[in-house]
Amino acid sequence: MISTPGGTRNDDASPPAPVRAPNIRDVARLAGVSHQTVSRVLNGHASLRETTRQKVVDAMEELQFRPNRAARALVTSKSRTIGVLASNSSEYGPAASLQAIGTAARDAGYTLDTAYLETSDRPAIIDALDRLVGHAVEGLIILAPQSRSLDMIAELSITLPFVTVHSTGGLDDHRLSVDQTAGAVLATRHLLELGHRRIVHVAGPDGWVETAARQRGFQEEMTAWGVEPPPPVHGDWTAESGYAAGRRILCENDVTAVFSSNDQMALGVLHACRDAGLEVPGNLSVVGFDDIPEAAHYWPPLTTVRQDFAELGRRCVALLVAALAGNAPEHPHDVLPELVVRQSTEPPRPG
Amino acid sequence: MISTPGGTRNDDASPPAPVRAPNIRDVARLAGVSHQTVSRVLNGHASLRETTRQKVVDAMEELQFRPNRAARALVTSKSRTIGVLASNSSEYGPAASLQAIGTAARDAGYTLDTAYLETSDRPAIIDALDRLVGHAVEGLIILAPQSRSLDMIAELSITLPFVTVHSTGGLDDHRLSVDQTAGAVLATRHLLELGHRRIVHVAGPDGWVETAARQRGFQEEMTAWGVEPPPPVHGDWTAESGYAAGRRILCENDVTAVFSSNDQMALGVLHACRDAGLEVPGNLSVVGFDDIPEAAHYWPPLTTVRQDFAELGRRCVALLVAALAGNAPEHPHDVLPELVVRQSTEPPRPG
DNA sequence: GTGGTGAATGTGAACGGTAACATTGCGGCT
DNA sequence: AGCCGCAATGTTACCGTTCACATTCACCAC
Repeated sequence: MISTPGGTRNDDASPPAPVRAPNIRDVARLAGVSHQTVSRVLNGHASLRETTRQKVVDAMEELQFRPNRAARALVTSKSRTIGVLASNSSEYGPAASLQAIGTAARDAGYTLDTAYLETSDRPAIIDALDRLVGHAVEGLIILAPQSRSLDMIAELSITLPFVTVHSTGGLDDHRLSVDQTAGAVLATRHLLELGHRRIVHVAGPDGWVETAARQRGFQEEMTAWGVEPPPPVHGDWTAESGYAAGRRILCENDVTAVFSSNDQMALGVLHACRDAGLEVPGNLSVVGFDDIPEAAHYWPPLTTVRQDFAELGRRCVALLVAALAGNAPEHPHDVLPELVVRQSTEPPRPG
Repeated sequence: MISTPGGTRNDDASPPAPVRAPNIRDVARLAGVSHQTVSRVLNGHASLRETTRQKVVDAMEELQFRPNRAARALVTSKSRTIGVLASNSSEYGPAASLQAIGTAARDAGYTLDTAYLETSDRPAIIDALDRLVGHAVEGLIILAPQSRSLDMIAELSITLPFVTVHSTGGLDDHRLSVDQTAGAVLATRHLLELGHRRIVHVAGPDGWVETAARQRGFQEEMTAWGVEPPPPVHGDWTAESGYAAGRRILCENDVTAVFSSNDQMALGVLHACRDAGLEVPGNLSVVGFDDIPEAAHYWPPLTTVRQDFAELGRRCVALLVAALAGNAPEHPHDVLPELVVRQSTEPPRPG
């Protein structure tokens, strides 16, 4: 005896139903088509009768169907994910870039997988990169500006396309940035043009790409004007370290201007000046870097170099996405920094 | 004629080999076990002879095997991902929390999927939540402090476990925060104890949970001291808006103190004072909120209320992970804010 | 020895999509 | 009429992992 297919049906009193999310076959059944047709609708295939497409769309709507990313990722072996190696600072700049990257990535149909670097030592970087690779990201954006990160990428022989937000001014396909060196030149030239010669540079910590680039810009421009650049005083980007640097600098009483590698440290320098009873810009001119939103409200409002962090983030994504799509990466031109003159600089007092 | 199975072998000159990443069957073959045994090693199954385990581990090592997340997610229908709804501000607070969340999530074996809210209107929130749900996140952390976000969650009938970083002071299982109201009370009381009575509150924008909570704390404490609280002046968290608020406030010349809902706006108020030729704290006392790292270097160093953003982020993750593991969420106790007295406050001048 | 027990391991079938190839139907050309 | 070609759709296999269940084996009690 041959039983009819699908014998028992348990129409009523069915067991508690495991409530599975609908898949393309459920949609197909409801729409009266094959699951492949549903897949074609999903992927915008060309050869589809409009009536069919509509039936499928309606069925999707009715079932509240959502395609399963994991299944798609499994079969295509594409994660549609971009990995970001981020430094663990809560500074304005990185935060602004990160956010812009997140938004741009989303608009391009990518998801971000962000690894925050707790420390910037070797194992931490390796660990973070390893995790990102393990998550099968399709490309990398290096927001962590430690020069080491780049070395690690090379060392781990990571073959993924990647973009770094920071550059030394020399561009290659992988690097994109506000030209930090040019920005530093701008700031330094501004002070030189005002007549300052005894200028000290408060630099960021060693090992950061920005630190090196801005330092170089300072030194180059000083040298170009025939002024011997004094050794930089290093901080760690915080206002606190800028304050410490300021105290140290003010001991040498012939300094007339300071170029700080970021705005927060400049704020610390301003603070140190007040402690020492010095006026800015009367006794000392100060230039910052970044133009964070607060800089205009410091006392005095800070002359600084503006960076467009958001634009930078967006460009990174554009560059990487182009690379992922196999497009020849159009050689990115730098985002240009801009000097914003406020009230913390003026010509040095005679004498 | 029946050919022998696997006839042609193309030993040499084989086609370019699609270089597939090794999977558990490759590992199994090399280790001389079944793929299931490899899976068991991967998942730390108990019944495994140590020698077998070692063989498998060696094989994994040799092949540089990495388990495929998508395949695992597909079959387990667990993404091991936490969704974060973040506001699009580059402020210190959210950035610090976000980073702590990212680190804590990683330590707990979860990945973050962050949706940055470009605007805080309805469609944007719905869109962001929709995307996170579509990405099959297992739980949500709401870093976007708009009250609306919570309404949207309810409205979309999202059944995912979620935690919000912001609270109105009243705790439920979902909310965790520095007690903003208590912080505002602290700040207000400090001014009242110094003898101030004409105190204006510079509040954040409407629709933010923090705005409401801090405003309430201010009003409650003022009322408790028998002082009628004047209507708040609203800003948008930026120093610029604090500056505008300051100018407006200083028109009413009998105000002796300002409590600003965050440090950046307080900075703007300080700026407005200088423009008006007023001294802080001589003519006006100013209290901020957050204690961002720069606050100690403002002029004058700002009295403010400290929030531990990182701790907050960590707790969020702990709470959510516990919920995901099915553990009874231990009722979170609030992170307590702390008054940091610096030099921007003093008793009002007599008269 | 026979059967039971549990540890250690293997087998086959999912999971939800996409790719490759097969099939159908229809209009135009010869 | 017969055939071709293409648009529209269907069929089947496969991606890499886990799950449920089956099998093997050693050991022990009877």
